[in-house]
Amino acid sequence: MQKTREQLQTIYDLLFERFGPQHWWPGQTCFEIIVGAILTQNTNWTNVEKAIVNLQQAGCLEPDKIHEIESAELEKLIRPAGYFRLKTKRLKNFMQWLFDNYGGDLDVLDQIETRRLREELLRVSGIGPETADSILLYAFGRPVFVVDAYTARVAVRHELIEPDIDYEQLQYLFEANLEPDVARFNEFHALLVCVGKDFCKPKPKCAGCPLEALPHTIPCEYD
DNA sequence: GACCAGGCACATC
DNA sequence: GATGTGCATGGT
Repeated sequence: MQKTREQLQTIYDLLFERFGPQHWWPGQTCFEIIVGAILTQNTNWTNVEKAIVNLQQAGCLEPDKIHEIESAELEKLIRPAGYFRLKTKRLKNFMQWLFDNYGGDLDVLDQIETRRLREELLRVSGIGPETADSILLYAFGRPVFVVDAYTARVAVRHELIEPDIDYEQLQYLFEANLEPDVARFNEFHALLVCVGKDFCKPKPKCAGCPLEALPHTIPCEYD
């Protein structure tokens, strides 16, 4: 266990040294972060940004606007983010839940205890573990570690976990070995996305990777 | 043209 | 319970 803590610390230090502070989440308001978390599912962030700009320009970046807008209109606005029919349903599902239970007021959500809020978010169709945890950490500042495909790749490649681990186990690896520090969780996840974008892809590119010197088992096609 | 992107729900075995 | 598939745009 002590070794795992040291490995995580080393990974964090190397990534921070290379990439610096990431200032996540790239969104202005709590609501914008929630919308972004849904729109970025399996989607490049640059595409999400286009959709968010469309929503801003249409004056739709507020819960009641998304709740009331026609689905066909919402589809047009978020089209650049891909899966636009699916994500329109997911945004509508979230708003339905928010208005049915909390009067559309995000400040009320902020009063809910973290574990219960997570369970409630997961009951909304279209919000899975990663989206729920992104909302908890980045929109509501709760000490929840967000894991994603990049996190899994880095952890597997550097022998922290077995390949067939599930989401909750991977999350536990980080939460059990790090202090529950919101700022640190924020930065660590963002840094893992950084190294994932540049190096820890399905076809890994390890040459020049800040983690290249650490033990890793997966062969790198471009080395 | 192929591959990839900050998942998730649902069908099928 | 594990595995496969649909969802869609845009950048490299």
